[in-house]
Amino acid sequence: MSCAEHLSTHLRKRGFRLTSQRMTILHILNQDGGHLTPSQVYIRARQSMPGITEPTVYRTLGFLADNHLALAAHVGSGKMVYEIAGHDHHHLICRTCGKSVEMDHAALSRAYHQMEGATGYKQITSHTTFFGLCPACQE
Amino acid sequence: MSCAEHLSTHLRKRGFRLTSQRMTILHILNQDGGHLTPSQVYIRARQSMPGITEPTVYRTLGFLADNHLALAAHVGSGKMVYEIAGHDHHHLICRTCGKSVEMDHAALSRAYHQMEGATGYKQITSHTTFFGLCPACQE
DNA sequence: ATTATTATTGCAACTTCTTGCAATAAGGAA
DNA sequence: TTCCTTATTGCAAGAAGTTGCAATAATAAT
Repeated sequence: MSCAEHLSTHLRKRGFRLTSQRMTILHILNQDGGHLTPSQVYIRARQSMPGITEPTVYRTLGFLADNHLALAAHVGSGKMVYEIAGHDHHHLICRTCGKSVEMDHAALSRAYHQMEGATGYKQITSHTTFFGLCPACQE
Repeated sequence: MSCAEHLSTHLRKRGFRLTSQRMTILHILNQDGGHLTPSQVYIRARQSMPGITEPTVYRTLGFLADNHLALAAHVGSGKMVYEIAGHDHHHLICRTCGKSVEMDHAALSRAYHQMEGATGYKQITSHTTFFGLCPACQE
């Protein structure tokens, strides 16, 4: 199923609309695969869509995140970053050098279930960012 | 040990200085106990120290967090919040209604140790914010 | 196709947060 | 105490992100 079909099927059903801005931004996240800040997305989006504005980029990224098509995270730079939704994972970032590693959600699923049991909350979001000291910075 | 003594002992040793701005802001966090945004801190700080500026509040909060005298967190409002450092805990916030609960770090320490073992990272920071659906919003 | 509905966009103004740099003041030495 | 060093502050400008509202355009209905 292509991006467009995926958006079409899932969003129209809920009264949302499939706009070219949303397609463009989702495509950008898809192409890149990694973390992008809103302004990075804005710069790339302008290339294929010169009239797009920054507020639209911010709102669209928020929209995609709300609808689980993108993941939002704070990675310690002070800026929000977004990436395409795909495999469930978390980030562990070194608070000294900034080096980051991914952890598969499966490795933490037990802890998440435990949290759900203890609190009554459900569907605790994966893609959490943790901060620690990487092996190199532990000197 | 009082606030001032604690700052004195730990900060001066590292070449940092004990300024009235830092005292004032730490005192505000201490008084409140809960989460405060930088602008809330700024408003309160001006009452006892009219000349203080916003950049100083932002920098001081960052400084206190770096030195483990305060905890910083993103709680989903888009704004950063700070609270006095004390007991190790995490926040679990409902992504629908915003209601939040605290979880003691002890309850998750096994998961944290597991992460440290799997990744080689150490001292993974407590005070992580998780998002889920609270019992009332699961309808 | 055409029209009606309303979600979404663009614009402009605004709030939040950051950064460079000169002035200030905390802490150590004389 | 007085002077020296330099961490920290205040100022001003700028970057990042948000919000209200009228105009636009994606769907659904005709």
